Amino acid sequence: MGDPLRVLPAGTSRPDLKEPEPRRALRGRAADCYHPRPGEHQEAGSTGMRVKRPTSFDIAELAGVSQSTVSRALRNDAMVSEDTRQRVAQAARLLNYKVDVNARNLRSQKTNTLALLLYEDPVTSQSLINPFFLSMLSSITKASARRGYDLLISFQQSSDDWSADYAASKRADGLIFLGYGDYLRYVDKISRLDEVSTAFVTWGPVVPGQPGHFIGSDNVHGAREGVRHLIARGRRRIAFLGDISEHCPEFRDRYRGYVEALGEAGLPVIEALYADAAASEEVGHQAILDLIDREGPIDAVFGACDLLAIGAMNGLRERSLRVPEDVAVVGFDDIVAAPFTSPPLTTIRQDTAAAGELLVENLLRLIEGRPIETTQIATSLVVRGSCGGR
Amino acid sequence: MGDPLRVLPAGTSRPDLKEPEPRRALRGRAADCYHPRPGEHQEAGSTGMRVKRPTSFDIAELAGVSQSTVSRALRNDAMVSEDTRQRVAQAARLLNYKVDVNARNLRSQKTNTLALLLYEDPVTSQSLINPFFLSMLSSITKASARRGYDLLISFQQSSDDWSADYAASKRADGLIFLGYGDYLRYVDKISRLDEVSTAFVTWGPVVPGQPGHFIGSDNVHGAREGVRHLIARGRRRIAFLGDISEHCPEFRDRYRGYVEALGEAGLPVIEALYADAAASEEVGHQAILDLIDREGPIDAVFGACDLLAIGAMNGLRERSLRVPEDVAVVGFDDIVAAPFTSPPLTTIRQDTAAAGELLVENLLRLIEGRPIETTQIATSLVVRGSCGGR
DNA sequence: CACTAATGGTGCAACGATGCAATCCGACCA
DNA sequence: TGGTCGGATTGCATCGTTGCACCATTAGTG
Repeated sequence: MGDPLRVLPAGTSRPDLKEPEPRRALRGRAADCYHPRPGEHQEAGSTGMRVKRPTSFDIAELAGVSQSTVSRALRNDAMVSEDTRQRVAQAARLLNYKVDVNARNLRSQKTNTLALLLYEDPVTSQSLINPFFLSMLSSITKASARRGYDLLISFQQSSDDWSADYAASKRADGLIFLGYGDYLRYVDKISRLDEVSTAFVTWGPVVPGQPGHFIGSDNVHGAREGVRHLIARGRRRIAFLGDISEHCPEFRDRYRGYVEALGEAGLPVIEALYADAAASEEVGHQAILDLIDREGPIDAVFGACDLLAIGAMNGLRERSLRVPEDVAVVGFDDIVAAPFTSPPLTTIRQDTAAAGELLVENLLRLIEGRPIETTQIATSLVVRGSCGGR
Repeated sequence: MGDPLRVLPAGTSRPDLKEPEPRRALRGRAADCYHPRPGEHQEAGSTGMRVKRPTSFDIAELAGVSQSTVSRALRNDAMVSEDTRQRVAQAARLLNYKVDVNARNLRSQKTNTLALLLYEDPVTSQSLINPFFLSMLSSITKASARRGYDLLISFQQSSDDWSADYAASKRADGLIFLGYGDYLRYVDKISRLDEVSTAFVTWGPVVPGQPGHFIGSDNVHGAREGVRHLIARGRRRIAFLGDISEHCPEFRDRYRGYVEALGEAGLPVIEALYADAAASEEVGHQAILDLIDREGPIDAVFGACDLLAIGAMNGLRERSLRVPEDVAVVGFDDIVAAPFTSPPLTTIRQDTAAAGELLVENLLRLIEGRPIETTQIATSLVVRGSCGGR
């Protein structure tokens, strides 16, 4: 292999020999890039003949540099002169070159992808009925896009068990868990995840004694503020709608806020004014009917989420109770529809944009080994018509 | 580095050296699988020391077969004896082996991933305000999961231009376009896509003269049925709410259905009863107020989507008009909230489950080069309270 | 003027699977 | 007994990048 070099006379001819196909020896295929290779299957898919995609070799050849340099130039690595970078960029544009992410991922052991795992409500088997999650989904998508990460989305059926596989098979660099529903099973999976030492974050309140990084709104504070507002407007018999079982720790925290606000004001917590209710309009509707029929008049409702509050408003209307004159209503979330109910819904707003941002930010911190700083999102009271003015 | 070999006497010791680790020569790393390699960075991420993942080599060694056989066994390829398959499966389980999808994708030139591209409303810069799309998203996710495909999701900002890159960089095998909004720009992108010969499907009515595979509901038929229903209930002055510009060909088709139904019944199409309205509750609300104030009494509203119909109902209530006694209302979509409005909304149901299924099915057909058969989803009238009973 | 240092670039070996040609091994048949 | 047939398996090249060790050139320094 060293032979030709040794045989040649010292001077002129060496550069000549190399000139015509300097890089061919490397892999012996740089040249046949624009027409399909002879032996290969020339057509694939429905579209008939498909031209071979250019690789970094082709760019290298066209730009007159080595393939490694192409790689570094396109990734804006250091150690490439501006001139070369330009030439490479232009060659890439010319051939319409796009890196093969699979090759890149394989080599770099990084996917630049996050996986969003959405838990499905085991009862309704509907996921994301709650528009709140839609907001979250949207903001998470944007947050990860902004950081140059792709987002894989997966609705987890409660039966399957492959949440960890996304990371294990190197499909994603990190995982985001999102969803109400079967919280316990979900926590169970998370703990298994931890064994695999996979980066992940979870939307929801901290579950004590569980591993993992929880990020959520300040539910206690938010609910307290909402109930305070009702009390300040003179309401005394305030119903609470929402499932506060262990399945739904967020609602549980909101109930704590409700209790605290009552306590502050020296009002009793009347057990009977609590109604267990899963997060849906329908359930809220029914729950408030039952509660009224059972317990008699109330003058306010605090819904653990907007859907429940909206359902309650519909139920109240059915009993010819006026909102807010007879019964004031406050919700939680500030879903997109909240301003458009009639009357418009007063609610505790969760800042989904900030939440998505923080989930992604913290996940990336975990991935990169940087420390996490914030884990809580502030809520804010949004006063509209349903709570009895201003 | 070669030194030790050269120093050895010729005879006995060399074969000895080779025997104990027959596969080591192949890549020289099968053995050091369970502890991190000496020179390598032993910790990554926040979790500290990370153990090297097992590869198919390790499985091969443990199962006593070749690496190729492992691959075939795990993919349930033919030509593997049941016995070997078992051994391999067990070895894989034992080492907690997971294929590296990047390696697989690179080699097989297939990603087993679909990309869902959602268009963002350029006006509100909110995506997916409409719960209808949420339903679609959910069903698409499920449909692709059912077929073993992952789903990459991306909200396309109207400014960027990289829709095609998902396929071009081999991130996804096919593309699904979904979204209202900037339909024209979107079609423009699609045509560019076609040049790249990428498999893709689009949710929406066929745009004549445009390439691509459009899949959608039978909007004309659905709307016609809805309006017929109103006419059959004695309504005559029926308003139409919805933007029928070229941006929104779906609404345009629904308007056609509206016109046809009126025509069938010998009723005039009163231009003034049409109100241009983008798909949102707020807009529907305002539009109906304007229309009533301008044109006087009407006895029915056909909303081009449920959000518009719901907005209209709220507006009517504001003017103290009763639904359905004074004004009957029919929507289009059957979003999750439709049964819970008051009164419950009569609407034309789009079968999102079937739609998601068909989008994915047809996309896979394109990818695999099989012919497409169906492209339309049937709609159905769902009668509830808002249209004046049964 | 030999000497580092810094800069820009090259060449090769991974990364971890899959596809294909080659081989091996009974069994079956003449 | 030799031939051949087909199922099961092996070996190796390959996919298109990136990381790393190394080289060449120029500038700066004692």
